[in-house]
Amino acid sequence: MSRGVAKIPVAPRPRPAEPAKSRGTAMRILAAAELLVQTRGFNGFSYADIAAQLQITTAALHYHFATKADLGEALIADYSQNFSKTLARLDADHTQPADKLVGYSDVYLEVLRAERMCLCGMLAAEYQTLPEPMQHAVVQFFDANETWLEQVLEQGQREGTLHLYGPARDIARMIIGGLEGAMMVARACGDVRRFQDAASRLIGGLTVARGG
Amino acid sequence: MSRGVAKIPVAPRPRPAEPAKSRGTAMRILAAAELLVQTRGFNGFSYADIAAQLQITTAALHYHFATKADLGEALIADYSQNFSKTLARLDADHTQPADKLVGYSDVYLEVLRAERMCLCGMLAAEYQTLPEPMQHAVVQFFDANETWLEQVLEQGQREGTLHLYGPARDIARMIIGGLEGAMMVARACGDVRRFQDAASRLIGGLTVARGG
DNA sequence: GTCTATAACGAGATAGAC
DNA sequence: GTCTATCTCGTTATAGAC
Repeated sequence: MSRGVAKIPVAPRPRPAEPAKSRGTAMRILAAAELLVQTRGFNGFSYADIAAQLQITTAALHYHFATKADLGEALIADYSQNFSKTLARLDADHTQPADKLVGYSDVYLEVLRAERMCLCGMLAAEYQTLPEPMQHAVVQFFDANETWLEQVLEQGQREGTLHLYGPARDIARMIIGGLEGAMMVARACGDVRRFQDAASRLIGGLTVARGG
Repeated sequence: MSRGVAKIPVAPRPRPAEPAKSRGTAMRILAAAELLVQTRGFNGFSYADIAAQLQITTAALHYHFATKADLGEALIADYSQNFSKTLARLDADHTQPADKLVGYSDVYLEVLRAERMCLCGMLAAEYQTLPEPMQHAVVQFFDANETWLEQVLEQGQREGTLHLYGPARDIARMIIGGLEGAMMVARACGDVRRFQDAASRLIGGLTVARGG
């Protein structure tokens, strides 16, 4: 980073500093739509909902995302990217696989506490009604999660800090499905504990020393 | 029950034998709608879809189920009733709690193999967009499942055939969420094994003698 | 109990002005 | 980039004939 001198206007760039308004609007749209999908599902909201919240017209929305399918693709891309960053941060913050797993589970817990579902969990339920590019991106999300979990689990097995009572891949699949499903049920029942109980069994059953 | 004599026509009843056609149509509507919810979700189909499949008009649908919300309520009632019967049959068919659990998991597996999701699992995802009576009925479904599982798990613990590494209620919650979520992910990934792997870890981890 | 016809509305999307 | 205006279509629902 440059030093603490006052910002000096740089020479005109090929791509001028992106018109703050435009790029900002696209991001605001994404944020609003993300919330809507995470709470109501992709089939549970319309451009009008976003427009109302952002105080713009639906025509403006179509300027940024020509079709709802395009918006959907952008949403998954954004969400997946953020999730990847989160996984990387978990790797950086924790050395113990058991801690990584708890951190992973806590990510879901925080989403639930924010009264949201996992974006891709919602889309998985609506899978058959989604345009093909969105379907594909949803599967990629789950694959990435499975791969990450598998590596964490195998690390714990190698180091003897996790007791895997089956193949790492199977347990990874159990954890993903378990957290996704428990979130859905917990929200419906209006009871966050329902998620926490399931999650602690899912993860705690793997730790060597304690019962979770 | 009366003995094996040929049925004798009883005196005219207040409610005459329900007009076969009518009742038959209502049932066909329920069956068609059930499939649609289990594959596309409650927000993923319209009366026109059912009408086309049953070769009747949407007006006829409204005769049997005045509003879509009414249809939705009837769907959950029907589904929950069938599920209860299934649980009762599992109790009747198996004495070993471990076998009941495998049977329970197999129910979900068969639904998935039929290329469907759990009706209430789908509705849980769409929860926030559902009319209140449907929301209430969905929660009841999960409560009933949790109660049944809890009893099975406690039975196994008493008899020493199941090893519960935590409170029965927590494990029941893990199993329900786990099966529901794994189903969703497995369908999206087009890979039934994904469900089977998760389910076998979910259930197999509890059996005392074998690893599942 | 099912039909035709239609009301009433909301959805996604586009054209063209500013 | 955002607007107004508009189009087209799908959706739930009703009225009234048969």
